[in-house]
Amino acid sequence: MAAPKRFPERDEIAAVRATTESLDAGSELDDTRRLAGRVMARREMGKLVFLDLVDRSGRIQLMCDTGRTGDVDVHLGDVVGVSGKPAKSRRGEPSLAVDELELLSRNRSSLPDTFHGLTDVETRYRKRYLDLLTNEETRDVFLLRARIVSAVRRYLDSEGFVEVETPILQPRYGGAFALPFVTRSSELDTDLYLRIATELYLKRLIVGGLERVYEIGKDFRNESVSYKHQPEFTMLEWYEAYADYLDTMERIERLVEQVANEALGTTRVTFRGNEIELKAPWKRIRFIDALEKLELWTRDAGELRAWLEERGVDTGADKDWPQLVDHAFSHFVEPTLVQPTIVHDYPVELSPFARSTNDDPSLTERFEYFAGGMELGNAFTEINDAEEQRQRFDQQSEHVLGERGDPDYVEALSYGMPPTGGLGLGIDRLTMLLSGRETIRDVILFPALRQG
RNA sequence: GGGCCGGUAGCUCAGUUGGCAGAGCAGGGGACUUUUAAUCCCAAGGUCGUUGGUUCGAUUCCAACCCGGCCCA
Repeated sequence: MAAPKRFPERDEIAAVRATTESLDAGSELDDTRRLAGRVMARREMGKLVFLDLVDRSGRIQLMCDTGRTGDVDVHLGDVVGVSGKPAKSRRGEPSLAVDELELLSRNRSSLPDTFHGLTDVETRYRKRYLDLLTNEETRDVFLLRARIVSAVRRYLDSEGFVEVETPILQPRYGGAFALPFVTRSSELDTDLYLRIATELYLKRLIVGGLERVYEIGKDFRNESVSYKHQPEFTMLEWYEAYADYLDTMERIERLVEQVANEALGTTRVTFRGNEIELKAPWKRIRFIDALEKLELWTRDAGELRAWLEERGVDTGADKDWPQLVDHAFSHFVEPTLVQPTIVHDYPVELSPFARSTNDDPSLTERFEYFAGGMELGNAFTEINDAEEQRQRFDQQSEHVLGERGDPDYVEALSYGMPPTGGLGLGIDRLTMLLSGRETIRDVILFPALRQG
């Protein structure tokens, strides 16, 4: 007979488990409940069979008296639906005393070791379903990630932001420095790039009068893979008309604090062995001061290169001052930013989309924010003057990965964009921080790997 | 891209100073009505990452390559 196609009126295992709390060992409630899930352990005692049933909410023991249920033709890994009475075994284990057991789906493969779980890192990534099946911690991480993303949306929605979707396939890539993936549209007969950022499209929407917009989506960067980099990753970007980078600093502090509280129930997390307090306000430091403290601030490329080499840094790949100063910052400052820290007022050379500060045209109203020694995101008071934006594109370092400007974007700005504060937040890295997972591959369901 | 480490049964792992490849769990058969990684008995399960080389003989030694991890760039 074919297996049932549905199993209605199902309770969650955690809820049924809770109803057994007050029971004495060896007793049983007169209340029929229905559960479904996967059988993750089987202990057979002749005519009495114990199964462990797992669903998304938890685990419970099934007591199958074959006098009540008939033969228990169930293998490890089978998906079953049962009805029975909440009970406690003689040893006091919360259980369901099963009256009826239905096989919903047969497991035809051997389950990974249910005691150790699946531990082989490569297999965990390649066959994530087995990782989820056997490792409760893995399920917890991805359920947490889902709560994080929905808490981010809830915050922005409640603040009047509009969620939008902009192109992933773009005729020009921009909004960041990165090597893109290239693809081709046969119908349009044109090369297209997978976006490296949503920035330039979202700001067109600010020009269009949407005032507060955000997008949560995948960006693609054809670059190195590491514990904090994946070629495909999830980014939040928001743009807020009539706000500047100071407003944006306050907003990101509030967002992270609120998301942590809603998704995790606390703002204290442990990451790479450090206790981190995410509650607002965060530490703030100027970019220059951060480097000056380490005696690494200079505008002279030769001098900076010499200082870095003295400290054992290989600057061979750094072709000009912007690359050197970026190297200095990411090598010596970033790893020390364990508690949440806003670093602000970046040199104009590193910041093609940020407006200058009022008192120093060589600096911009830009900040990056860090926690756990890791950059979480980047934000600025957006350039809203078309002519200024055109000049910035022209001044951009010739060594930077990225296109030389975007005339269509400049044209959009020429129609006038309100003063705007914009921000990007790496959702994967935020999830790493809140889950305590130390590698980005552990918070991405199917991380990119070579073909096996 | 460089350095180090790893890849043996479906899973978790052992092992071979070069001589027919091992365990536990899972899967198959059987016993058992209160188990908790249940227990017990029986049978089965392998391209030892791949390709070459050395050797009478290679999973083991050597080389190249593939895949992964950690560190560095």
